[in-house]
Amino acid sequence: MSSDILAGLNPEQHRAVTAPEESVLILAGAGSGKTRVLTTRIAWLLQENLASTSEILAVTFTNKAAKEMLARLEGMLPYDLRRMWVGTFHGICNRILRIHAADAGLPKTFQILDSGDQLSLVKRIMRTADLDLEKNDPKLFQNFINWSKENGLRASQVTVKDASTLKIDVYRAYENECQRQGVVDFAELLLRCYELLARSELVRTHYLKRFRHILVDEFQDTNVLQYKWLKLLAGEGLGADGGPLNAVFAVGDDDQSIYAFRGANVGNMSDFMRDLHVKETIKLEQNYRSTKTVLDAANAVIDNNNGRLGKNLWTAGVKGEKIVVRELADELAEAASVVDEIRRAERRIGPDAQTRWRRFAILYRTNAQSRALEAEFTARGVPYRVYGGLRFFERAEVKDLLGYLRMITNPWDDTSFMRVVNTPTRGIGAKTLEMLQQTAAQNGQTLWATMIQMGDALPPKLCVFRDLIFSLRETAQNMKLTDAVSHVISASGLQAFYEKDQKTGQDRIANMKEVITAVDGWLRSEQIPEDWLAFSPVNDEVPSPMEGFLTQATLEAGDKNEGQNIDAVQLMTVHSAKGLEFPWVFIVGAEEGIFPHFSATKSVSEGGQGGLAEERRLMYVAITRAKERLFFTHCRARRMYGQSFNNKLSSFVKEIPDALLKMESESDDEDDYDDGWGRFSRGGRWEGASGSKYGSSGGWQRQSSYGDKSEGRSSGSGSSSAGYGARKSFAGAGSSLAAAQAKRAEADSGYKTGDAVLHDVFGAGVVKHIVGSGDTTVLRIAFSGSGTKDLLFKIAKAKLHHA
DNA sequence: TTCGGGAGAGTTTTT
DNA sequence: CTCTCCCGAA
Repeated sequence: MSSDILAGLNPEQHRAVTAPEESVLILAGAGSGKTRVLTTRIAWLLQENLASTSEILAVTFTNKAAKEMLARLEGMLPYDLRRMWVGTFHGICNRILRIHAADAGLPKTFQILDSGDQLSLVKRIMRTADLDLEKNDPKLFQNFINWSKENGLRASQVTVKDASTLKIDVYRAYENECQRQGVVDFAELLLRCYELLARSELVRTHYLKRFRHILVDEFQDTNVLQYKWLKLLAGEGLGADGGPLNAVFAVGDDDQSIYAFRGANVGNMSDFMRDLHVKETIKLEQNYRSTKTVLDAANAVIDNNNGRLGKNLWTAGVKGEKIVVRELADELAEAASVVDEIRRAERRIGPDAQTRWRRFAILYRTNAQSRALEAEFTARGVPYRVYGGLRFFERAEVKDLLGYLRMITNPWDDTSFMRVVNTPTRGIGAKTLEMLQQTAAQNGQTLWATMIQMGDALPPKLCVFRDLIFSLRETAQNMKLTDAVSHVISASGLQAFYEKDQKTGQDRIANMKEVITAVDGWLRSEQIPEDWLAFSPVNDEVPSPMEGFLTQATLEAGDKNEGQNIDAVQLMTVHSAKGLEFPWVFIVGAEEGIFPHFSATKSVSEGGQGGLAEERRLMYVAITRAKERLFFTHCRARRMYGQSFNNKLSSFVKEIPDALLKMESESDDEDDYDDGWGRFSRGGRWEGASGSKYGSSGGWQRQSSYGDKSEGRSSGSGSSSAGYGARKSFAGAGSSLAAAQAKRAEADSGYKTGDAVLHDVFGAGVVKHIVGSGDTTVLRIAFSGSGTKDLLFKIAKAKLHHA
């Protein structure tokens, strides 16, 4: 019976999965089957009847990880898993707080502030207190508040030693204000839940009895508060021999701790062993992902860190090819060389439809580095996808809509009030609002409450707003939620407001409509936990779908994984690459000052443990993403912030044994290769197929500016930002051929070099170059007002006209 | 209310 | 170099 789920596990994995029902620490190296062990452990507990589904709590950091775990379990077991709690720390805490809102001192309609909302609230409080926001950076105050909460400290508990009295005062005012408005920030979810469990024996006992098995993923990323919360749920000291009552199965890798900068405390791993009486730690050291060469490199680098728990990855796999370290002239040549390498490899591998481009990943230390790469990918017609950026529920128009929905649920939420009171514009200016805010501050009331109390004294324009909210509330109450949202989109005036916007209006309205789809999805999946019914038998106490949806929108903020399946080269920061793997990995900017980042190398006092060790772990994460091939690139000169830097090769690369490396610099690069797209020459310069079109003189890539992103990328409602550059279809070199191709491109587009044009967005301009053909024609246009841009004709044509 | 200029900053990121 | 933020003018 259990044999099938245990089949194929190596001895250590088997030992971890079938460990006794006590607290264990699993040290799981990169690519050692961590997620598999975690899910199989749960499956095993259920199959062996050691636990029922309701006795299991599985905690992760990201929604993605939670979803993956649940999906895998559903594939493994024929059980109904609805009684099992699988979620993020924040999601689980939210769930508990919703069930016990009254006990936790929260209104049942409490709303969650995201980081942006939190910052605006902090700013508003600081302005009310007449603080100079120039001298006092609100972001620092926000960080201080979050730092305090993540360390379990209320304003009353922070000592002057930790912060200025000013900061503590603002923190206190912020606490009061959140309480008055019935809103909580992310850190508050955890702190409030922790305090609830600590204070209320009734609540604590319920969950202590319930969750006999707690499983934690990425344990090395837990902060102080999360760890305290876990210990409380584990029933630290309540079990036999002073051990915990419940069993905590913690999986982590100290070498992959890369979030100390946001409060993660690796020390939790050793504290855990002591506090929860862990008898043994199980190390998963067999790597199933990378070649021996890649693994040896990773081990060599991480070996330079002190105070590791100790672990050495090994593989039974092949040795694999050497790691290429390539020196380039500058970041443009770097981008060109990467794209070039990818094109050649892609050609060798052949057009395997599914993973033709997806097998390649480019990892960088900072987001700014994606620029040159994106320009090159666009110009070369290679499909790519950049991770990161705005998520769906963070878009302005979506937040506007959510603001109205939140006003319906909880009108005392000042942040939402301020967001929508004059969006769309209804003539409520700064002066009116200042008056309202002042009155509110004097009376210690929320804006909404103040407005209601003012009655006839309320300025007429605010009356309009007040009545609008009242009417929306009333109408929404008698409607299905999806209809209510639809109604709000039009009745709020948002639709009309955005319809006036020529450029982005239609996209924005489409995004708002997409919210209706999201609500529909939510209604289908929503379920009320049985704990809710146990504690709140009164029907009235059950959460409204609206609250549930708004909560989910804030906690999940939209799926960044959307579009993950498109076949495109993946561009992302090393941080976002954690947990992923790719056949081919390029680590660009392997330079001293970039990776390791200069800010990590300077001060040791700031990060506590010294920033360099974390940078090294970051490099360890980067290297271990590669399955087959790994490339480092570095530049002799790199332009950043408008200056040129001459960085040395990253010291981390120097920590890799020479035997594993193949060093290449452009002067070594004897045999030029030409794939028909141009060549990578001794000079390190990219020389275009024609020798002039994309030559170093043209600066084709350099000119491709930010503005063309919106043109070049699909602008769907999702958060994925896929880019398909011009896919040129011609091959071969030679200037006469190139000239012929240029002609053909001109014929395809109906424009020719020198034409004066008018673009709906960028205004007047002159066509400078045309390349490609058919769907893949790219026009370079010098706009008089917006600079020079490279536009994919297929997309730009709707907005482009002859002048 | 919106636009434009000027100043300042400029790792990494989930919830 | 570019983006963001804030302030002042139309």
